[in-house]
Amino acid sequence: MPDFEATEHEALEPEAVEPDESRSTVVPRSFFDRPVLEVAPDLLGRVLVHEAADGRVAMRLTEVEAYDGPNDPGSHAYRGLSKRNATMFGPPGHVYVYFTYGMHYCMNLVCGPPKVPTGILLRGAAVIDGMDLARKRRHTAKNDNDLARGPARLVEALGVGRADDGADVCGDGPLQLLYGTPPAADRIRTGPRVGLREAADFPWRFWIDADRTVSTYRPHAPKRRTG
DNA sequence: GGCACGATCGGCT
DNA sequence: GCCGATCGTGCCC
Repeated sequence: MPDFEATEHEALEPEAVEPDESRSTVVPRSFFDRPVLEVAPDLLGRVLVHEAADGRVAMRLTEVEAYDGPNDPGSHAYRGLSKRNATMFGPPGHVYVYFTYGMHYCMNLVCGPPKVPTGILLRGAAVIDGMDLARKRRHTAKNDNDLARGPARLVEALGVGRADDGADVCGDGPLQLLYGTPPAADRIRTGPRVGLREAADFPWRFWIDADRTVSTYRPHAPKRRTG
């Protein structure tokens, strides 16, 4: 378990994290074989690595969204098995990659037991290794915080595509999830998911407070005033 | 076989 | 803050 400390921090300062991969052990499959709402916040601070033909990029996860399959009207798997979402019905610890808006890819990490289609959308990360390659892949990014800020940007910076659908992140393959350095418990925030018409009210989005690589897109829901 | 729209992004106002 | 790009997928006929 992570050594969470309830220490005080400077609320407006981003968490200081060294690009340190000392905790570079690949997570076991059992990490994903838990309820999706338990895995999702535990993904924050973990490190996703991709070794491609053109080089290696590693990134620390800062924002995720949980999708609870058959119980979740916002999930791609809500209406059952299809050719596109088949990976979500498979074993945990694999990636579900899909194409959307005619031009973007996004990726999920599959959780839970086989046949229970839950997934966690990766929405934001900080590139900690392979910065130059990530900048090349994301040449339109205005600054390094934008390299993997947003689900389609994250996938592009990582060099992942349709061919990676189904890849295992718990083994020796080109995609691996490392333990990394989780944030302190009081740094984890939760709120509604982004861009959904259905089930927009479920607070199943998790992110690291004050992190500049967390995406801040408008919700699909109509404008509302808080308070 | 046809059609409406999406777990988005980047550029422009 | 708003809008267009661009096409696979699901759903209906």
